[in-house]
Amino acid sequence: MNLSHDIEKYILDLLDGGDGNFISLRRKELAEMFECVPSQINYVLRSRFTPEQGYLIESRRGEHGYIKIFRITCESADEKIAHIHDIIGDAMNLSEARRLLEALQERKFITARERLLIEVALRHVTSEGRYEDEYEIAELLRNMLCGIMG
Amino acid sequence: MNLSHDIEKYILDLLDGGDGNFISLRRKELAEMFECVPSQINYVLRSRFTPEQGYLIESRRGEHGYIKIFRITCESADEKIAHIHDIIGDAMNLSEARRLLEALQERKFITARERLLIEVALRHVTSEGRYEDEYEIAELLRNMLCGIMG
DNA sequence: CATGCGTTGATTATCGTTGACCTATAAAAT
DNA sequence: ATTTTATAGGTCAACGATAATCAACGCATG
Repeated sequence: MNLSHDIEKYILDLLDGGDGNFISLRRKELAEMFECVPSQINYVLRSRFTPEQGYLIESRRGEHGYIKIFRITCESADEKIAHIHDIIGDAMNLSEARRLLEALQERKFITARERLLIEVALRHVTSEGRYEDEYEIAELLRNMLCGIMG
Repeated sequence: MNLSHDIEKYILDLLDGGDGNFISLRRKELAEMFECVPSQINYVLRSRFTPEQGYLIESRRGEHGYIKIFRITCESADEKIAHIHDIIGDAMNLSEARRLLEALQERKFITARERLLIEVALRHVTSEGRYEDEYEIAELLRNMLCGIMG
């Protein structure tokens, strides 16, 4: 399809083939392999391996520099993501959000601590003079849940 | 991997092997052991044995000089919360925040999923035209981390 | 023909290493 | 008691090797 797509596929294959839940890369080497500028790798990571999509990136510069890509979500289930989108919709108020979180914890999809983290984040974006924006609540909730439930 | 990494491992082994929560060393001896410049030791301490990574350094110059490295142990929830307050302070930028989360996961204060949830929340409050507010980042981090430690 | 994704490269920032120079402490000399 | 000396650790800047950022440009798609 295009370069970014190929690099994405290559990284996904590495993740699937590896024995752990992360891989380690040299940005420079990968760029040489795909005959592109190194910053192209950053673009792929920024657009396709975000926390919202279930990935965490760690990197170091200098000699022996590296980029590590962690896959947090075990099963890559598009249906699950679609399901979360369905449940949340594009707007949700705080009470609805809290009920959803309670239900998710009840069904063991999230832990008590994870539920607490999400509630704190929701409280943060709806406090301090900010009005309760049901679209923002839905977006944040979707991003957080999709990230860990994939 | 590299020299700094080897020195780090050596110090960690000493800490694990010792009977207390600290060790004492001579900078010069360690430098001789690793055949490097003494200031290399300072670099390792500055980059890998910081409070956010769970360590405190105490040293003395002159004859009978030494460097002591203390491992911060947070037994109770209250200690954890106080410690987190200390290392976050009242302002933090995004890179610092991410480094902190990496360290906290390494120290088993949070899980990978929890780290991801926090990263998503941080991205949310710093995106979409919002400027990066270091006070808001610190506040959100404190609220989320203290929330689940309590 | 505008919008947004993808591509590129110039510039900036960070990591690990090294060494020159600075400061503090204890013991010895006076 | 004060000064001197030896001995320890601290700070900082420079360097080479990476990686990150940012803005301009290309190109396809609606």
